[in-house]
Amino acid sequence: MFQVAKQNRVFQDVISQIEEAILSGEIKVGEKLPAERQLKDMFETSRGTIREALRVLEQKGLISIKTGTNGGAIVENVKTEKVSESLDLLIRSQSLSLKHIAQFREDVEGNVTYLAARTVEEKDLPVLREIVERVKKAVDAGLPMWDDYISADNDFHMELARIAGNPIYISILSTVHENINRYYDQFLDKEDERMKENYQDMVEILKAVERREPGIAQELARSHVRRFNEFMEKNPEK
Amino acid sequence: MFQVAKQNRVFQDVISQIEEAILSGEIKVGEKLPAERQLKDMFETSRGTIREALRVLEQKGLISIKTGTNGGAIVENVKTEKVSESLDLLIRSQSLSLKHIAQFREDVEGNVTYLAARTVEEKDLPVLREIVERVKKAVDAGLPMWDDYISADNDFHMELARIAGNPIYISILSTVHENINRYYDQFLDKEDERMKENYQDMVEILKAVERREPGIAQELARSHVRRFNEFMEKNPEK
DNA sequence: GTTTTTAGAATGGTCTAACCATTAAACCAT
DNA sequence: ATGGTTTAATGGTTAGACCATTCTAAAAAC
Repeated sequence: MFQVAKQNRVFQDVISQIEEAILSGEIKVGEKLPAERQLKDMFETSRGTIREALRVLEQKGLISIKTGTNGGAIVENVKTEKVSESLDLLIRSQSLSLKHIAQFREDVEGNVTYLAARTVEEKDLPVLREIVERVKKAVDAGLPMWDDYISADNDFHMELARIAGNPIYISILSTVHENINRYYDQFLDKEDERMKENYQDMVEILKAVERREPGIAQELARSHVRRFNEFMEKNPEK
Repeated sequence: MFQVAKQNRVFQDVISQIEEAILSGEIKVGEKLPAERQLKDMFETSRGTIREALRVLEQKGLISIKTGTNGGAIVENVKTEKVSESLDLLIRSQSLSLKHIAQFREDVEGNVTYLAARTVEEKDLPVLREIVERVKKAVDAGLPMWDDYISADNDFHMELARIAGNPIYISILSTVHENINRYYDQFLDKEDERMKENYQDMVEILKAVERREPGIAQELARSHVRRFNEFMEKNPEK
C-alpha cells in the first residue's frame, strides 16, 4: 500500500536535473557543463555535493572530465562500453562456471555470424580478409605469435558483430570475450595444431559469409567456438 | 604501443581497491564497509574523496548506503538493474533503437527455448503448465487483465531460462524484459485479438518443450516474439 | 617580425573542520 | 508494557583553503 519513504539526497537531485538536460538535448554532446564553482551557485549547494553528482554522471558515461583551463565536464555520446562494464560486473559476481560462459558464447557467436552473413556488404569483405590474413601470418609464425593470433581471432568475431549491425551484440560479445579470455589464458594449451585448425575454421566462415549463407556460417561459427571450448574442458586443471 | 598515461585520481584508486576486495570475496555480500571516517584514515585521504569513491561504487551496484546508527555502505549482490539502466541510457540517447532490442530478444528467446526443450525434466513441466493456465485465465477475462497477461508471459520465458540452466541467460533475459516492457506499455495496442493469438503461441511452445523438440520450440518462440515486435513496429508513433 | 619563455588565470582534485539529519539502542516515565 | 527522550554513531552537507594541470597571452629573446 505504501512506498518506502526514501530520503532526499541533494546530489541525487543534481544528477536528475543534469541527466534530464542532457537527454532532452538541452545540452548537446560535445558541449561543456558550467564549471563546478558555477554549478555550486546555480544549484545553491556546495562544491562537494556537485562533485558527488558529477562522479555518478561520469560513471554512467554521460560526461567526461578534463582538468586545466578549458577543462570541465564535457557531455559524451553514450557508448556501449558501460553496458559491457555492468554486464561484466554481473557475470564476475555470479559464480559462473566456464561451461556457462562457453555455452553462451557459442550461441551468441552463432547468432552474430548468421546476421553478419545476411547483412554483409561488399565493402565489409576486405576488412574481414585482412583480419584472416593477420591470423595466417600469426599461424605461420607459430607459437611465439600466439597472443597476436588470439587477438586477431577476437577482432574477427567483433568485426562480424559490427557487420551484423546491432550494437547490443557488440557490447555482449566484448564482455564475453573479456571474460572467456581469462580462462583461455589459464586453461588453453598453446599448441601449433590448435592454431592451424582454427585458421581453417576462419577461412571457412569467411567463405560462407562471402557467399551470404547465414545458416552455414552460423553452424561453422558455432563449431569454431566449440572447438576452443572442448580443448579447454579436456584440460585436467579445470 | 603505449597506454594512455592517465592522471592519478585518488578516489579512483580507492574505488579499485574496494571493488577488488568485493569481487575477490574478501568482503562478502551483506557485510559492511568501514565507516567513512574510518576509511578516510585507512586510505590516508579525506572524507570527501572517500565519498566520491562510494558514489561510484553505489552507481555500479556494488554497495548500497544507509544512514543512521548501524548504517553505512553494505555490499550488495550485483543485480541486472544496472545493465538495464545503461541499456536504457543508450536507447534514450538514441544510440540504440527499439528494433535492436527486439531483434536481440528474438534471438535470445529462441536460444533459451531451444536449450530448455533439450534439458527440461518432468518436474519442470507443472510449473510451465501453471503459468500457461494463468495466461489462459487472463485471456478469458480479456483486456482488464492485460497486465496480468504480460506478467505471466514474462514469467513463462523466465521459467524457460531457468530450465535452460544457464544463469547468464537469466540475467540477459531479465535485462531485455525490463527494457522492452517499457516499450510494450507505450507502443503495443492492447487488443483482445493479440492476447488470444499469443496464448495459442504459448500452448504450442509448451507442447514442443513437452515433446523435447528443441528446433521446433526455438522457431515457435522466435515467431512468438516476432509477433509482439511486428505489432509494435506497425504503430505509427514509433 | 618571429619564436620561445614565462606568468597568470581558470579549471578540476584534495584536504580540513565543522555542523546537520537520520537512525538504533539504551534509558526513563507513565 | 507502552511510549517518549536521550545519546551516540553514521551518512549528508557546507565553507574555505590550497594544490595540480592546462591553456592563453604577455613578455622576453632572437
